[in-house]
This record gives sequence, C-alpha cells and structure tokens, in this order.
Amino acid sequence: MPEGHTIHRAARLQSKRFVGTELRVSSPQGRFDEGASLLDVHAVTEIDAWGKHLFYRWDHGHTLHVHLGLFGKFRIHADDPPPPTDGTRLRMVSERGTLYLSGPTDCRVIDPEEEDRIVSDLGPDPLRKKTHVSAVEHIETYLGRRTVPIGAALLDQSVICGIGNVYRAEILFRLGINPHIESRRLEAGDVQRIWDESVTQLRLGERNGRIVTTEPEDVGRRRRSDIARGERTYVYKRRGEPCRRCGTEIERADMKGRKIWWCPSCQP
DNA sequence: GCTGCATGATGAA
DNA sequence: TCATCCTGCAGCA
Repeated sequence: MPEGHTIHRAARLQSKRFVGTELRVSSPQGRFDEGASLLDVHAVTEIDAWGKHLFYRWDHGHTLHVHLGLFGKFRIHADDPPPPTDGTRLRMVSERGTLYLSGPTDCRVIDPEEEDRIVSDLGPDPLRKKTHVSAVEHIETYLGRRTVPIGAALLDQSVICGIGNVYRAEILFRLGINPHIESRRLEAGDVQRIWDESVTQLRLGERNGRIVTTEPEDVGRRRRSDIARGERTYVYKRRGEPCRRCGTEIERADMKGRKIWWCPSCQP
C-alpha cells in the first residue's frame, strides 16, 4: 500500500520486468487512451521513484508519471494475466509480464518542466541513495520556520517525502515523541533521530513489501518474519487497545485531516 | 446490495 | 476546513 516504500519497491521490481524491452501499452478503462498511444510499442529505459511519485522514462523522450494516491494499486502477473477489470487505467505488457494499474491519483505523460516542478517540491527522500546535501538541515530549516505539530509536518511532502499516515504515527511512537509537540520545540537531535528512523523503517518496508514497525520482543515473537497481521504496528489503528510497551490505552485524534494515534505514556 | 472507510493530495472558500 | 477525485474491501443487512 502506498507510502514511499511501496513506490520504491515498485520501481525496483518493475524495472526487472519492464525496462529495456518493447512494451504494449493500453488503457482498458479508456481514461488513459491518449497517453497510452504515445507510449505503445516503445521501451522504458528507467523507472525512478521520488517519495510517492514514479517516473517511467521512455526511449523516445516521454515520461510517464504515476502517483497511486490513496487507492492506486499495481498488479503484476508473470504470465496468463486475468482479464483487466473496469478500473484498469493502464496495462503494460512485456515478454516478462503484465502490469495493471488501477485507481491512481495521477497517470499522465508529462514534460520535463513538470517533472522538475514535481521533484523540486519534494523534501529529502529517506529511500534515495543520493539525497539532499543535508537532509536533516533541510528539515530543520522548515520546522524552525513553521509552527505546526510534528505529526502534521511529517505528512508534508515538501519537508520529507515518502512518509504517510502509518509511518508518521509509528516513527513518532518508536522515538517517544508526542505528535502534538510543535515542531520547532523539538529537542536537539530529534530531527536527526526522525531522519535516521525514517531511513530505517522505510528501508525495512521496501524490503518486506509491508509495513512492520514492531520489534519481535514487543509482540511476543522470536522472529520478525513471524509477526502476524494485527501485530505489525504499535499505535496505528489501535485506539483503546493497550500499548505494546507499557499497557496504557492508545489514543487517537484528527491531525491535518487524517487520524493520528499515540501512546500518552510512551510519547509524553 | 448498501455503507463507510482507507497507507493521498488538491483546490475552493 | 471542506468537498472532491480515484477504487476496493469489510462489515452489515
């Protein structure tokens, strides 16, 4: 599901299947017919992820921009794909597989200026190897200028990109930071810790293909791979349930139009 | 079959 | 802050 880890994983896995071979591109749903005809019977040279954005670069100079939004989904079939559904915006077929995309917020062929605009509006991406010169400095500069709760700041993609509603809640829990704390009142070193934790957690999510932020010892398991559904987060969607560390009831509030969860004891 | 909700983001008011 | 866009699914009758 679509936070930054999903997008970077999609770029990595789809590269193997779709880069460097001629593709058949169509829009079974019909809503991407024009774009598909621009790309059909050409090859992708690179699939690049920035935060929650994907850029497919084609051999004839076009760029396909995909943003999954809340509902977007990729489905990949190695062979014998089922028939596309009514919601299949994009179908891409190579000799190594078929990709279906449904429900994206954005699926468009864009020009270089627009790509620049999208990327330059993004803060540092914890999953990009070569990131901002100083990611922490960028984040601190922003946070020092605005008076927003840190929980809201983490959803602002121009501050740090790729974090979504699950990771914002889970990262703050793991660091013991209350989401309501005004971001410019964070303690020294907190931004560095937030950055480091984001790198750690998003990398883990990219590798696993799912968000698992709990440590085995906190959910009574010996191995991370054993962690069951419903045990993968500390606070996300756990209102009223006991904190896995201290037993206090998890609380929930609205923040920046989304729900946020926290443990009032572990995150004072 | 219907309702509500969801890991996102934007633009108007 | 609200309405809007995008889809799929669980939960309920």
